[in-house]
Amino acid sequence: MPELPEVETVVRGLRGKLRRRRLRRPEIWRPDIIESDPAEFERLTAERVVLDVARRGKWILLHLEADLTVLAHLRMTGRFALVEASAPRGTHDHLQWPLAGTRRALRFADTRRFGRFRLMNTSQVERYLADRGFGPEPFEVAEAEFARRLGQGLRPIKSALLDQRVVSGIGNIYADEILFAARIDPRTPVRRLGPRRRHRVYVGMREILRRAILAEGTSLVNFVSLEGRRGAFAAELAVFRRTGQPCPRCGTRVARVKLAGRSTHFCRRCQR
DNA sequence: GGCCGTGTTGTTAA
DNA sequence: TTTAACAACACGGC
Repeated sequence: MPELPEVETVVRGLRGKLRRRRLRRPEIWRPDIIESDPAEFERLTAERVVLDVARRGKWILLHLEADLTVLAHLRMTGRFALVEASAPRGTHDHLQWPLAGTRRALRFADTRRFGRFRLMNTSQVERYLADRGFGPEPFEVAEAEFARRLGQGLRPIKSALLDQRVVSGIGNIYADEILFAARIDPRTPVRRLGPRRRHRVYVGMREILRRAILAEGTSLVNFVSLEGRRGAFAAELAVFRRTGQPCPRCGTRVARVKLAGRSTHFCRRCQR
């Protein structure tokens, strides 16, 4: 569920609540969600001050003292909340850090348990991501670079947008919305996209993501911000999960197909 | 009760 | 090299 706009919403919430606060020793109820050594994770994050909270694609970065950074990925159903540290552990609560000087704790819950944590030196984060081919931020990449990174292959443009090595942060919802904004059929092989249509994808990407961040993301089933608010972008969706409903531009019924194993929504008339 | 689908990503196979 | 399939897991809906 959480893509770049939802993660950005969470990060902004966390930044306001955590910056300059000290984490107590974490209570790790499900060590298997920690990809680095859990014992070390527990020991090294204990009693550290949070310097800042940042985002890279869909990754959340908790920058701590002593050149330490916690990388957190929500995957599909992960969520953070600030709760009373003594509140009973829910079925899907997997870890928490009590906060020094308060009764509260930063708690992580995840029904499907796909979410992951990892601790590393702050100075190694960019290297770690780069080694995995992680692409640039949509708001930082230059247009020419973006157009080049889409490549010349046969794969559909939607698959390229979902590929975090092209740009980081786009998932199924925003890929569909971006291609509607760009008026391009999601099945179009990238090699058939010339400069004009690549330009439209670039503009659409920035426009949709900007508006979605402004709306604090999209909530269809799960997503809530740190304050428990649902994202308002659900009301602005043009095609996603609107199969059979009229296209906002021309009134044609929104079509749904399977692409790269994912539900894909588009207007057959507006998107070519 | 069983099957299908779900917004992510890493690994494996083709 | 590139891309498709699948697994990780839990739940709701039919």
